[in-house]
Amino acid sequence: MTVAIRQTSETFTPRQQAVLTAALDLLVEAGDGLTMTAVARRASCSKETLYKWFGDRDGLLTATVQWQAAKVRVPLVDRRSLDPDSLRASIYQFARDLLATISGATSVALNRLAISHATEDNGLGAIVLDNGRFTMGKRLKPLLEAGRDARMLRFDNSETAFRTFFGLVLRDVQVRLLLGDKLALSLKEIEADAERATDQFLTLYGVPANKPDRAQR
Amino acid sequence: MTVAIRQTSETFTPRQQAVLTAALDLLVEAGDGLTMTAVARRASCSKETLYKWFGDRDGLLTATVQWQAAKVRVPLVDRRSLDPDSLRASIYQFARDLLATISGATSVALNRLAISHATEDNGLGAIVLDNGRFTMGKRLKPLLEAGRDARMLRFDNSETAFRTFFGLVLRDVQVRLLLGDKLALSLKEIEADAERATDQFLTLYGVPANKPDRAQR
DNA sequence: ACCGAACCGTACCGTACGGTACGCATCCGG
DNA sequence: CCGGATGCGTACCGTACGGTACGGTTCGGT
Repeated sequence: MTVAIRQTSETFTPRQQAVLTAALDLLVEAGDGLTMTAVARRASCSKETLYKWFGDRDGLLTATVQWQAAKVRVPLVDRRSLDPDSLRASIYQFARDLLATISGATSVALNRLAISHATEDNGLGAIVLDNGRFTMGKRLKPLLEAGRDARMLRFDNSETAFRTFFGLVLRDVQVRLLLGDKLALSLKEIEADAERATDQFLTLYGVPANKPDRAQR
Repeated sequence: MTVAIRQTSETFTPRQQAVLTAALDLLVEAGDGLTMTAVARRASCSKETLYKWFGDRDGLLTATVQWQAAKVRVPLVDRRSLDPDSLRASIYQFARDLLATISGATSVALNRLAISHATEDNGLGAIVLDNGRFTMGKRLKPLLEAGRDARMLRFDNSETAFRTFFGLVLRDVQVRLLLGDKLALSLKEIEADAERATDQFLTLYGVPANKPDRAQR
């Protein structure tokens, strides 16, 4: 009965990572069917080991979520060489990656899990929020602010601007997927959506450049 | 998205509605604590009655969701007298009601429930989607199309336009609430958000009127 | 060669909860 | 006044699953 819940950037042994991978796979395949016995069998380990390593079921879930969250690659943007085209390209790329990530099976499964276990308090929801939504915001904001400094974007509050960006990119996609709607976005559709969202965002927040017509419907 | 939903607009006796109310209250207070025994106790009825009326647990949940969904008042808009101001007012009102509904405790609890029980297939997610997201779309589209016919809006596809509207209004609010983020939108904030979303939507889809400057940040 | 740690597999326990059975009270038509 | 129906309360059953215990095996260190 060790009470050792360490939160920050936990480092897992390869074997432990294999277990977490098994848990994650199981979670994606059958969300609610994630039972300790199932994980143990899938990972070819004993339940006792699971409890030894992760404390209890919640610890295992937390570790799984944290571990996966750490793997999410949020696009870093370098803010040198910032001209209107590169700004647009960076925003577009960010939108594309964001949409691809969120619409992925792993993200959906993870968010379902966190939402299921969200009766106020609770760490899972907070972890997912921190590593998903809020990390995204932290990553994009510097770009937005660089764009503002360069007089290519106009907004008062980068947080607000990001939230609008978030809405323009994801729209109803995330909640529909969470609710079981089969959407199956192809890469083409994702790219088209990202393009549209980028255009719309620049229409709302961009400073009209020399070439005036960027109006987008 | 459809697949006919059985028992449309089922009619419940007052006693049954009382039971459903109890179930809903219980769901809002303690989402995962919704047990048949708890519902029976809260509603002062016997479990046997629950099973007799609703078949099984899933039937009770389905009935609860359907019943609540039927109560959602989606703003109807009358499309006579459509001038730019009334169009804006109608859109604004719709945005306000949408945001208020979605950010309400009942909606959050219901969506959590449906998402929890969403391993593909499953009726709950479909019911919530149909009565939430899709009904909203069906209600707003006529207004949008009326606006287009009156040359005050411009878009190719009303579905796409609505999805953007949806994103602009809700942004990250719904998913944050679902994940347990305490957001507690005040009426003031809701109205301000609805205003902002309306402005942004009209910036993107509105036909520039005589007074040209509607730019909004 | 030996020892202990780590860990696998499996059997086991306790509990929570979905679902069922039954006894009793109330109400209503004849 | 009576018999059936409806429904409340409670006790009960079966199962699934979280958590624990234990014997057997592998392996690294000495």
